[in-house]
Amino acid sequence: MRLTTKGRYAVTAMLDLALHEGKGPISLADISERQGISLSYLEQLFAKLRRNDLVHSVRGPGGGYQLKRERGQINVAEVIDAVNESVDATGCQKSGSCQSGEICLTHHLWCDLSEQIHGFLSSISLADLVHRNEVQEVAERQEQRGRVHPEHLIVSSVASAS
Amino acid sequence: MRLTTKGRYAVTAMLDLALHEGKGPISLADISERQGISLSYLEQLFAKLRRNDLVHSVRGPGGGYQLKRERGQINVAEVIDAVNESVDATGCQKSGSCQSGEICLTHHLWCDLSEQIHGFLSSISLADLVHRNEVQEVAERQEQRGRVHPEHLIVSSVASAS
DNA sequence: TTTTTATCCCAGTAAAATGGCCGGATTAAT
DNA sequence: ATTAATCCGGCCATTTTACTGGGATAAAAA
Repeated sequence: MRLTTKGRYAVTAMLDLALHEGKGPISLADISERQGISLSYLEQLFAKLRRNDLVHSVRGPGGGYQLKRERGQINVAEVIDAVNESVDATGCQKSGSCQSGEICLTHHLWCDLSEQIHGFLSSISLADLVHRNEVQEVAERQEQRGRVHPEHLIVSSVASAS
Repeated sequence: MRLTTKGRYAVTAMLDLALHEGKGPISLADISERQGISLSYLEQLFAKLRRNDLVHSVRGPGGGYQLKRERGQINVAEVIDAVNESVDATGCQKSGSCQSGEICLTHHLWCDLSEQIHGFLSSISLADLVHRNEVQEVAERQEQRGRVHPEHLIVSSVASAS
């Protein structure tokens, strides 16, 4: 089992989509800027999210991504599963052939742990996260930064002037 | 957060020690054979386990390792922590500086998850595992294999004859 | 006292995963 | 036609994983 930046990025990006639901498609460039995730890495993640029917894409100008289901119907576990190949803690994918074909000493422990983690993460939907106070606060901070400091525009005009 | 073979091996090896408690020091060679883990890899893991005061070593012939505390006083979480640098699911070690010094959108989610996992794993002691039926069954199988098939002895005598 | 059995310790390493860059193709709105 | 976006493939540096090997040290047994 691994829960690294990959899964964390995926959930963060999906939550960003959930926060901006109803505003039409959201581009990866927007998510990249707000969440500080590289654009090309986002592309890879969203390829997997799309294959797993979690998002739906619109190409061309004004395009981007939208949640395929409403945000109450998407839970954190399936987002991580989509990019990570599952939150399984066993080494044998629960097959029980951990030690040269037979079951290892700690097999059941890892099965229990997997169930525990999956139970926890699948009980939390994107809608649940959206309604959290801390998430709302961080989201507002990110919105303001986007409006008040369009630095990249200034920088690019300066750059073209020099 | 990562739970890979490393942490699984460490817990399996510690459980092996717990199962053979009271029989004097257990050598890593024995554990290696019973649990199918490479000897030199076990050495590395036990160096960390020793540094974290989980085992105590006896050098020389007849030597090996023993649990430093009784098996009811050692839980799974600290074993994994000892070899793995913690079961923390956040990317910022809970410091809250996930996104260029500030808190990221999903910070609290990963904190909650970490707490969930740690709570679960720290509630399970080696003694709890020893008393499980499935563990007892696997342990018996491993004992029998050791007694009935000393293949390595036969093979080495054949090898020296050829 | 020599040999053997074990822990110690350090260095290296192949393979995989991570996190990302780049170039170009395709689609569609302006 | 241009532009803005998704798509798609390959490439790449770095880190981690899981393991090998060599040798030093300690202590029991010969």
